[in-house]
Amino acid sequence: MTRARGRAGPMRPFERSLPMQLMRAREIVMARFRPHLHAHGLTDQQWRIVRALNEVAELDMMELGARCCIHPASLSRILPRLEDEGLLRRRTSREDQRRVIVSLAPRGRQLFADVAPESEAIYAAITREIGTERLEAVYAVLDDVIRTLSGTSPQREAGKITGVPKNFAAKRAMPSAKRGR
Amino acid sequence: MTRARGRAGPMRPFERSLPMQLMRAREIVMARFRPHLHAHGLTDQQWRIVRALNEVAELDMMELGARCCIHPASLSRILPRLEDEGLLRRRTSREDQRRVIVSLAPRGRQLFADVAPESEAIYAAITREIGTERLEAVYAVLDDVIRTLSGTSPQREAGKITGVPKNFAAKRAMPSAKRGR
DNA sequence: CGCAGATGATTAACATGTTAATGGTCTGCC
DNA sequence: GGCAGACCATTAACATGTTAATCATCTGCG
Repeated sequence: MTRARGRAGPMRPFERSLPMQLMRAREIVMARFRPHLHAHGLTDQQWRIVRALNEVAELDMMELGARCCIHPASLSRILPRLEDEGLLRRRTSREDQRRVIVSLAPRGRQLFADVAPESEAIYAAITREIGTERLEAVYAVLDDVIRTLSGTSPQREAGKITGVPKNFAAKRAMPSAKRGR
Repeated sequence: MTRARGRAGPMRPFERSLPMQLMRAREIVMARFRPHLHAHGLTDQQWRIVRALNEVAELDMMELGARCCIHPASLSRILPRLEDEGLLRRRTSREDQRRVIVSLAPRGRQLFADVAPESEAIYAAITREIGTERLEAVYAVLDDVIRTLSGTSPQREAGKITGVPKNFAAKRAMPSAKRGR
């Protein structure tokens, strides 16, 4: 490598990129779960949805998207498929006809019951490797980052999940200069 | 919420999922950069590639993929476009005709020069908000996770990047039970 | 030398991420 | 009551993630 390490360069080296490190960490962790999920025909996202729904009776799409970090547009494609497979049910809210309420169907509960144990086992293995204390440190640090960067102003009103779907603030990237495509 | 907090439930609540927290953190951080990148017509990935290439004279695809955390298959689609736009050049390695060597074209260097300053400014703002010390703690913790979970055996030989592309270990998810699609 | 197996890039096929546009529904306000 | 603007879900269009298959090249070994 042609570049020294310290705080010298005009731009910190690529390796010291926070998004990159977060991505690497996530990929390495997910690598432990993916084979298991795929063995059950589930993508990461589908499992997040099943898992989120399993914790409650039902959820509207906005909440589901917020909890799973899945964009509404993506949900609109994923949910119909899962419904066709009999894993979940969708209905329109009576009070607000715009909203779609989603709930896990028996078959979805069963799938969760089938997948969860091994999933927990994998998580337990990861906990063993990293160590409970250090893992707690990881959560603390991540919560910290999330809390600090969530909206310049304090958000987090009652019940609101902080994670925020994809880019609820990034929006409006400007039609902009497309480098002449 | 119908579930208590402690270590009680049959499965830890969704919020305490390491991959989820890593994803949330990453999304929140990226949200700060995306508008800027999009204003220059760049996707996250394209910027990672430009940035990685700017640090060196040239790289073969494998290395580039490893450093940017982009799957070779994705690179095969992204690179031709960037080449068409005159941002980079590709050539076949003389020593090994299988390998493709990529390097930044003048126009790519210029793009980097245009984008980097504001990008660094955004990073500086994030550093201010989180605080230098806490940010160092974040890196330390993430490096720790990455190192610990990188292959059960210690990797990280000379020069090797640890991050590992997408799933270099997750592979072979079994053709498997597709839930009868 | 020559071949079998390993390796690197590409491509295809499908799933999701991302943005913008569309259409139905609701809400506040006149 | 009725309308304008906000809100939610869906869809389209494009970019990327992900896996498997394919093709070319290379390497080790007989």
